[in-house]
This record gives sequence, structure tokens and C-alpha cells, in this order.
Amino acid sequence: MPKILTPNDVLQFRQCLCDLALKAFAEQGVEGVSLRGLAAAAGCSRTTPYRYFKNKADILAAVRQAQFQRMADDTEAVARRVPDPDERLVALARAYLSFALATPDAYRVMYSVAQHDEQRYPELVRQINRAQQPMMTAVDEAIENGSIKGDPINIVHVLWAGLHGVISLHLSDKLHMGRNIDELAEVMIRSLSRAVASKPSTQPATRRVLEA
Amino acid sequence: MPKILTPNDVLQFRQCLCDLALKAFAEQGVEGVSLRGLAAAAGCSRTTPYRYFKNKADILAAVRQAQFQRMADDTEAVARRVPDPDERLVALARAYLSFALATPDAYRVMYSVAQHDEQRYPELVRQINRAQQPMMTAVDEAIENGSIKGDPINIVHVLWAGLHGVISLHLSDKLHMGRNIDELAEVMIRSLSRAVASKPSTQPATRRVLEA
DNA sequence: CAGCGTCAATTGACACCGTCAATATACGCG
DNA sequence: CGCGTATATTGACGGTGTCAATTGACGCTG
Repeated sequence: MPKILTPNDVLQFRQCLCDLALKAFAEQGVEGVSLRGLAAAAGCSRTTPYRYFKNKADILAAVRQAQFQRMADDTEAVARRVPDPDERLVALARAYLSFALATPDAYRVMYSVAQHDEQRYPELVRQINRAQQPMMTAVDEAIENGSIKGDPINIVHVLWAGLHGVISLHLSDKLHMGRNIDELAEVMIRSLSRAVASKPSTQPATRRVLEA
Repeated sequence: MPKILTPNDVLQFRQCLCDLALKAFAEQGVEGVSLRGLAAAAGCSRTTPYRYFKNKADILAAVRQAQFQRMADDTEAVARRVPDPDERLVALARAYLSFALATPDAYRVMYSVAQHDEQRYPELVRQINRAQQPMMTAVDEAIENGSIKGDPINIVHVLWAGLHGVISLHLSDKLHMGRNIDELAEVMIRSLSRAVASKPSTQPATRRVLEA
């Protein structure tokens, strides 16, 4: 234990605690993540985490921020990779779904942990906004493109809500099991894409999917 | 305190505790509902609730069940009131939204309280199923009607997920404030209705709404 | 090199919490 | 009246978040 903590040490221990917290959350839910448990898992004493986080809510916020940051990195990478706005919109939607299905506990801690004073964590809200920025600009460009039409914020919200609804119900086992979540999400994506399209799509995709 | 509790007494006290629990949840979130607190609010001793509920999870399940039951009553009433399947579908969607906006804390306790062993409360799952049954039969009838086309379960899930997504994001303040949630939900409803329609709707509603 | 100051870590303590066992209480019935 | 039983209360245990007080270790200064 060096006397003075380098900023690197601080970040390292914070991230260690965040990782342990996410693991505990994944295994036992939000009730199962306790400061004392984290401290024990980290091999330190009970109150040592208080040097690195103000309180428990602070840790949860850090965990959620890290996951939103990871999602933002993902979506920005997709945005960089796909130049065409229309294709990019669908690619972003699929990436969103992939993120949730690949790391469901991350998605859960991001969206289903009630953090009433979320606004008091500016870095967290920054990452939240960053995560949805690529979709925002894709919609803007697609509107400029003339391929979709309407209020951009409304469109982003509807697309986002549609995806979130499918994922959220799926992750809380509200959809009758045995159902293919990918198919459902695909139906949602195509339905909403079609709804915001300014011209009828070249192929009658929606009807085909719904008949499947 | 009579020696023998009539079933009426039991139900009455159970409901009293459930009401207090919902109030505590509304005011302080799920962390703020404690058996000891409920007992104090009810004017009894700490362990008296254990005569009426097995444990804390049992109380939460009862609260959620009561709210799902209320929602089921609402949707069944709507279903009874609107005979035409197409109109009924839209009416059910609007009723779902109204329920969530009128009693947001009820909606929160129903959907955002993680109850991993939900299946172990058969009466709870019964009410959950009952709440979505009217939409299910409306879709079935609309398909028989020929007005919509596709796999009924897929359609119900997509409609439900779309509504849930809008409401869920709204209730957790993820949508940029100042936005009109009703308008957003209306966009979602029309977009999805249009997507599952077997024929183009008579009026170009979608485009008009999105331009607003 | 000694000692001091300061930062880091630990321990103690308090007020909660869920839950069970043991106890007390009050009522109906014989 | 008194007994039995259904009901309510109290006690107790382990756990939690959080703060205050204490201990510990290291770098700098004399």
C-alpha cells in the first residue's frame, strides 16, 4: 500500500470494484450487490471502498456509466463502419440488439436499475446521450437524404423504444418462451423503418416477415 | 383482536399492507419498502405481517398481482365496450398507455421490479396473462376479419413491446423532457398498426403524424 | 537517520433490515 | 371460571449502509 495513490491506482481499484459489482449483480440481482460483499471479494476491509466511492449509489452509477460507455463505443464503431444512413440505421438497431443479447446483465443494470437521481451523475448522462447520438445523426442524415420523413427526435425515440420494449420484455421473461427474439426484433425494426420511410420500400418486406 | 380471523379479516389486512407497500414504493422506490416500516405504518408489531405473508417477496408479489389484476379489469372492460376488433386493438393500446400514465408507480412495480422467481406465484402469472388476453383475442379476431395478417403471437408481442418501450423509457426519464409522451405513443401505435395491416389504410395517417 | 505529518486502511459503533424462536396475550368454549 | 388455541409481541441473530475514531505506513524535512 503506497502512501500516495496515483490517479492510475484510483482508476484501477474503481474499475476492479465495478467489475465485482457487475458480477455480483449478474449472479444475484441488485439486492445481491453489497459494499461489504464487494470489499470482501476485493480483499480489503469494509469501508475501504468509501475512499473511492461516495456511497453505494455512486458505485451503481459508475457500473452503469461503464456499460453505457461500452455501448456508446459499440454504436460509434458501427456508425464509422457503415456510411450509408439508411443501412447505418438498421445496423445500429441490430448492434443495439446484439449488445443486449450478448451481455444481458449489462443491459439490465443499465435500464432496469432504478436510479431516481440519475441527473446528479453528469458523466453517466453524458454516456447515455453518447450511446444514442449515432442513431440521432443517422436519422438526421436519412432525413436530409430524403429517405425518411418526420420529426427526427420522434423517430429516434420510437425506434429506440421499440427495440427497448422487445429486449426489456424478453430479458424479464415476459414473452412466451420458445419464441425467437431475433425474429421479433426484426419485425419491430422493419415495421418501424417502413413507418418512417418517405417512400414505399422496394420490397414488401414487412408482410413477408409477419407471415413467417 | 378477535381470536379467530375470518377470511374477510385476512383479506382486509393483506390489502391494507399491500396498499401501504405500494405507497412506500411510490414514495421511496423498492428499497424504501420494508416489512418493519409497513408494520409501523399499519400500527402493528414487526412480525405480525408474517402471519399474512410468507416473506417480503410474497408481499411484493401480492402488490404486483393486485396491480396486474386492476390492469386486467381495465382491459377486459375496454374489450367489452368496443366490439369491432380493429377499433378494439387501438382502444386497448390507448387503455394500456392510460393505465401507465394514470398510475405510473403501479406500472413501475409491475414491470421494473425484478422478481426472478415470478413463476412461483401462479396467481400472479394468471393475472399477467389475463391482462394481455383481450389484446390476444382482438388480434385473433382481426386476423379472422382479414384486416391484419401474420402470426398473432408475434403481432401481440410487437404491439405490446412497442407500448412498453415508450412507457418504460418515459417513466425512467430517458426521453428528452418536454416531449409529449402521448404523441410518441400515438406514433408507435399507428406505425405498428400500419405495419400489421393487410391492406394500406384508407388515410395516410402515419406520414401526417410524423410530420407534426 | 529520526521524527513528524499526512494520507490510506482498519476497526468500532449505530441504526436499520429480514427472519425465526420463544414468549405473552386475549378470546371462545366447556 | 379456566383451559386451549389462535394471534400478537418481544427477543435474538446475522446482515447491511454509513460515519467517527483509530491505527498504520510512507515520504519529506531537520
